Amino acid sequence: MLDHSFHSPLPPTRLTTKQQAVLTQLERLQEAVSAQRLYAELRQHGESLGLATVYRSLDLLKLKGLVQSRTTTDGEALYSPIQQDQHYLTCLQCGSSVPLDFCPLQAMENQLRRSQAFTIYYHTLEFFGVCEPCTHQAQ
Amino acid sequence: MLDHSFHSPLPPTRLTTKQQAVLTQLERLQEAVSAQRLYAELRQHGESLGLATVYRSLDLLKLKGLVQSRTTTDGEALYSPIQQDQHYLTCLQCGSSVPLDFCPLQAMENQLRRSQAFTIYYHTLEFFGVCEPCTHQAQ
DNA sequence: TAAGATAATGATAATCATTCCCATTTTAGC
DNA sequence: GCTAAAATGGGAATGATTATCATTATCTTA
Ligand SMILES: [Mn+2]
Ligand SMILES: [Mn+2]
Ligand SMILES: [Zn+2]
Ligand SMILES: [Zn+2]
Repeated sequence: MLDHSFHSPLPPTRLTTKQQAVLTQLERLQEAVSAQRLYAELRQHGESLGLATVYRSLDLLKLKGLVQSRTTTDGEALYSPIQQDQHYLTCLQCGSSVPLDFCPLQAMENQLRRSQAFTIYYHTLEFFGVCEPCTHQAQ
Repeated sequence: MLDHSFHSPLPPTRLTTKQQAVLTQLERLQEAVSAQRLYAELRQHGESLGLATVYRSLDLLKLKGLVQSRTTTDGEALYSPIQQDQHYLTCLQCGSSVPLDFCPLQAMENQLRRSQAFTIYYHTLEFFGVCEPCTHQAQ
């Protein structure tokens, strides 16, 4: 994984309690989760905070280079700690996502990083098509 | 560009007039556009069809391997003919997207195609970070 | 070609993730 | 402690997308 700390556009102010709670819960979970689910989990863990704060915290954490997100086919954003360099094969028919066990961009990102006047935090990469089961079923 | 015709999961039935109109309008435009905008354009061009049909046609065209989509940071899907192998650098602060002039995956997709029991139609690849202007402005 | 079956369409309502608003609370600088 | 700025919560508003269902076009087959 790459070090993102050097190009953070926001001053390295300390996270608030709520913001830290959001980040910690996100790190606790293994998979990428929606803001809604994160909110539910936090409440269950006794944390007292509003849904708007979860969204605000996630946005801020993204700008700090600590969190990344991708969007599912039904328009829901899934968040994860930026360490996870994880990609998927997503079926256009049933919507299921199969995780890839490698990132085809590992080497290339650095090259791109140097060639553009743009500070890169993370990338999303996703392959779309039809999964094995969907290929065999009619319609 | 790759040939996708051989693995279409839907029978190669002829497109309806409306479906063809959606595809044609999409090919006419140079950039990726939202379903809403496509609907507006079609109406302006005298085409008579409903918004729901635009969404339905786009879904079907994706399953036929003729259309692809990516999702913007504010949750809107942008559609384009599948020929366009185009990627972006997207700013987390201002949301602007700078197009890349190459695809870092050209060679790799074929390899992946062979290694997985999954029929790949297209991929999305996007780099997120902060653009030059946003880096220099406070907050 | 006509009748019935099937698929497509349009208008509108419903969904639902996300954002907006604003009053209240917390934090930071002094 | 005092004051200004930032953060927060809850509920309303937004807006893209989807669901519903009655109507219309297309296909099948006698
Ligand atoms: Mn990667
Ligand atoms: Mn590409
Ligand atoms: Zn599938
Ligand atoms: Zn920017």
